[in-house]
Amino acid sequence: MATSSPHTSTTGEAGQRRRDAAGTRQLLLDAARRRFATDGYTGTTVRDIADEAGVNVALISRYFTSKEGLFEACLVGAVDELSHAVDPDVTLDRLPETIATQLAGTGRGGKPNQFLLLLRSSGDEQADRIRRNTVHSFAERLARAAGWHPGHPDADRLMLRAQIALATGFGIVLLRVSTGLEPLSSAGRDDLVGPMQDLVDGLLRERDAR
Amino acid sequence: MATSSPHTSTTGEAGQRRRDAAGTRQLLLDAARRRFATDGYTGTTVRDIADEAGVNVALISRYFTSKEGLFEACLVGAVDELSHAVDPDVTLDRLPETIATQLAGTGRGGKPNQFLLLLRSSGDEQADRIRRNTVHSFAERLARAAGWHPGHPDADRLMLRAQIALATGFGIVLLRVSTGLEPLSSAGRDDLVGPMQDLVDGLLRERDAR
DNA sequence: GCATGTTGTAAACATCTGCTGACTTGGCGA
DNA sequence: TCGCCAAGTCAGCAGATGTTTACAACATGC
Repeated sequence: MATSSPHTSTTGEAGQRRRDAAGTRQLLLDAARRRFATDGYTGTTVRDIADEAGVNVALISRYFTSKEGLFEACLVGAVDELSHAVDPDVTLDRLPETIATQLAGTGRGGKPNQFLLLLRSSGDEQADRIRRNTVHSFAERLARAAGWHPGHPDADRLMLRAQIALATGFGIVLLRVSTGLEPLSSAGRDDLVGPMQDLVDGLLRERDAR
Repeated sequence: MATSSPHTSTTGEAGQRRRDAAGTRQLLLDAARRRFATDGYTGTTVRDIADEAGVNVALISRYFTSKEGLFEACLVGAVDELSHAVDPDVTLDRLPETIATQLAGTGRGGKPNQFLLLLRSSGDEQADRIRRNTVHSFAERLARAAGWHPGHPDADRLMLRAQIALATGFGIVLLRVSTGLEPLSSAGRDDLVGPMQDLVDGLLRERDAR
């Protein structure tokens, strides 16, 4: 969120400039990220996005070349935000609360839905590469917290488990937005920390390897 | 595509009747389930489905009224199959292998992708209700295995954990088809059983509650 | 053989969708 | 004040998409 709460601009509001390229560009980005995350790429039309942003459709092509260009811009924006939101060198001890914190706020239209963008494919090759790389990078962070490193004797086993833990995160976000499953959908950070603690302990905590 | 499989009926094959309503209906159902699961509802066109089934587009409307009708038919079919595939009264001990078995075979186009149908929304109210109910039912099976029952003192806590376990399953399937993340995507039943064992133990095994 | 209902085909329809090009409007410096 | 250019609007095109309609091919009962 760049400014205070830049959404809902239909026409000239109080401190809003009426013609602001960077501003409307951001409006489009915000609306698109919400839409793409909830409805997927093909489920979202450029007119939907423009309407939600309160902006003319043609400006999408002007600022982002195409719908795919806009999607890719959304993706890199979300990736950037998410990357900064989670410590690349998390420890196993702090992992549960980190995951819980990221997942919370996903009641209906929270920011963490941006995680969903990583699961939404546009069919575009370049965007898909970004998606894949990002997911891979997150899995590696989890694995590293569990003691994984490139030459680890049990590297594959650890990485698999880290990816399963990551899958849990994605699954939770997805269930929350796709079905309104309770009590999962209403669970807040504090409700999630406990289960996540036990999940991390069971899945990633090192014991005598099997 | 589908060379080995029994589909691809274009004209009179060996034991294939040339005009078989029930047969082409099934061809459409199979093709649609594959497509809807992998590409989502809006990402799939009726012409895609018809082509993959080797059948004329108009027959979709004839046999299923509409695209949404076809989607709903796919959903009830998948729900029926999946419901029969997993024991409603699983024990906690057998849960890990059950989950692993269901998840395996999801390399690229396996049957378990049908799980994905439960996460694909068509926007149709009735279809969404089916999805929600089915997911809820599966969560309840997991919860029951963990000792949950309607009047349990810690009912919510247990149900939340069961739903998180279910989310893990969905997340794994999704990561496998959406990103080709390795080693998760190539992991077979035997690779998954171990992690699932530890996950179930950590997440659902009863201890002194908290 | 012929009439009849079923199965499959082809074309067209109305609408939606992404995108473009010509145009208008607003802000700003000279 | 005026001219200029960026920012925004509008209408429309070309193709895709879900659906319908009219028609042909086939199988079956008489």
